[in-house]
Amino acid sequence: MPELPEVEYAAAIARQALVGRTIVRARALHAAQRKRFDDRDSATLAGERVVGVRRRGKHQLIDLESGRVIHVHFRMNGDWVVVLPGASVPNYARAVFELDDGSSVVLDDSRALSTLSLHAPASDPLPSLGPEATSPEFSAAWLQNIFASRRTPIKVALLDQRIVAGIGNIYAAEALWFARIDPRRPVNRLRPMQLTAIVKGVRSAMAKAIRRHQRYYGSEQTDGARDSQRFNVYDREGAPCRRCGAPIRRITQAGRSTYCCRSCQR
DNA sequence: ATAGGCCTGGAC
DNA sequence: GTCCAGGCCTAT
Repeated sequence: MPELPEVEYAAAIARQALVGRTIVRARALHAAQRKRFDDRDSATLAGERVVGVRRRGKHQLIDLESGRVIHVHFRMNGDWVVVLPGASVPNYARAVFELDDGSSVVLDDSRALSTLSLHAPASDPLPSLGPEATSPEFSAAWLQNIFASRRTPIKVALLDQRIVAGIGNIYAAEALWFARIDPRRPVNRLRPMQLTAIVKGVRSAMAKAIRRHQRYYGSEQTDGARDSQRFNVYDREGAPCRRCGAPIRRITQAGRSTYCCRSCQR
């Protein structure tokens, strides 16, 4: 489940399981992951201790005692599963880190689009990324600066990780619903007050998702009633807008679905 | 700006 | 079967 809130939650799980532990054996299982993380990489990880797990946008960096770094990106479906001794491995295990306490941290990804790669000390495997969507640096002033010379639709801009890091297709749509902004609006035609509303909308969407993860932390139970309220527009085509009752529409932008209310998002 | 590719599963 | 999928890269 891979936008900022989900990756944050996953990274916390990985951090708890990995930090301070020594890797006994690592291996990528699926051809798609083995392309960038081959058996030579895996072999060098035996005996390495993990000293930290960081998240930046939707990326995760696993810091090793040697200074090397494992870079992980979940793409569409990746997630971590911690497998305790004797427990069964998930169906879609694509990579496994076996640890010195007998547990394993497994990259679980049905579509196998996730990537992981090993990097030398002092190298920076991250692409160019904008400020974190949850940080104060992500502000109306920042958006005004970079939007002045562009005319891409605002929804497409929010998905550009060089502009702001961590927003994906769901929360881009949710944020613009909160902000009451039409996702097709060219960014250079947004007024300062609207930029402020967009920043607030992004923060609302992120905060709501993070609260949801906190609520579910440690419990296998899911609250069906709350789950149905999880999104205001995403995947709700035809359903009534929770603000004005008009039907939620689905449109396509940059090859991806955008959900919005054409009545109260202007 | 748009389409296609990477992968596989689920909904219809 | 067909279409769609929470991401991102490359080619046209």
